[in-house]
Amino acid sequence: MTFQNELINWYLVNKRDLPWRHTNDAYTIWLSEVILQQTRVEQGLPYFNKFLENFPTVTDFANATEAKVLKLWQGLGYYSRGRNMHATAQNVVNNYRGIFPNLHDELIKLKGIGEYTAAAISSFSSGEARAVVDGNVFRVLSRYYGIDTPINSPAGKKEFYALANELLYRADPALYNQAIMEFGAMQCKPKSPNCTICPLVQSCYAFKNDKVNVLPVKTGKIKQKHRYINYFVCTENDQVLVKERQAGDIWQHLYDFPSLETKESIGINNAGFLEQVKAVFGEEVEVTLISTKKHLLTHQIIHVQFFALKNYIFNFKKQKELNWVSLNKLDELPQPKVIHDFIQGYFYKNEME
DNA sequence: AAGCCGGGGCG
DNA sequence: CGCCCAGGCTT
Repeated sequence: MTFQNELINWYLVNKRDLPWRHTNDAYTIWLSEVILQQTRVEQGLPYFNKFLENFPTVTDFANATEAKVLKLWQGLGYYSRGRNMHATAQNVVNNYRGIFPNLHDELIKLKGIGEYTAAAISSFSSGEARAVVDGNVFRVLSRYYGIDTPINSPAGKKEFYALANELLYRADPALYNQAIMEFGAMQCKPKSPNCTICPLVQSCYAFKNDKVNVLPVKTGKIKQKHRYINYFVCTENDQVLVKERQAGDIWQHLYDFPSLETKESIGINNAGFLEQVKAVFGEEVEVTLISTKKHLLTHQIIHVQFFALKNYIFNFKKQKELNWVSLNKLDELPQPKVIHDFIQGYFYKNEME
């Protein structure tokens, strides 16, 4: 039996029942595909349901505020996906009569849709013959055919795309694309795949040559940078001072608090730090540490400290991104997870118990 | 070509 | 702790 038929047969027996597999609506598939970028199915599934419920059509999506979109996206990470989706929804309403494109060459023009997502939406929605190449496909092809070209190099991308399109089962591209991705996710897993029950084991290069654990090859390693962000929680009656994060850094357009970033770990008894705090909040300011947290991102290790302030003064006019928000509206704002967790524990502790 | 962008799960 | 996840955008 062919490689393609083995995969499809395996898929028909072992596939999970996932909601986006019951439709060929391009908008719905777009929702699922963008949510699932760099995201596990189990993590993305509740977000897919939430978005479809809040935005049944692309017009509903386009008419929402960006803050609403980011609030629904909160906790999922890579927030530019949400902002790009919002822009694309408005683009589709304005320039495509609200009809979501389902052909590769149109899809690839849209913000937030790259080669993978254009192939996925077009094949699943219109049946167009475009091979998907995601992390699963890289892994399956690399192991089965023994390809050690780094998957994160341009040469690797080219090579794997060429092979994937050559292998594409043209009688049913959508079925084959689903099959190879599901096979990668469930059977040919990154860690400890169960090769003894694999239908392709007899012809698998990696298994034959004991290279399952070294394929696929990926070059370079991510350098993580340490950052030390000190947040100041200013409250006034039932109001709290929040800050909208701007472009050029993490968590763009999400909300946190006014802060001072330092080069290294400091405490409030650090003279230089206290000096900086007084420069911003006045000589009379009283600072007390509330809590500390280490927050991990792909490229950054963020050491976060939360401080409560009393007797502070502040020049608001210099900081247009700052706003007072009442506590009962605070949870409507999109927040990074580390901020959301802090707020839940600090302001809404009683409601949690 | 390399860097940047989150958060979670698993060995 | 390191790696990976239905990647894409910017420089």
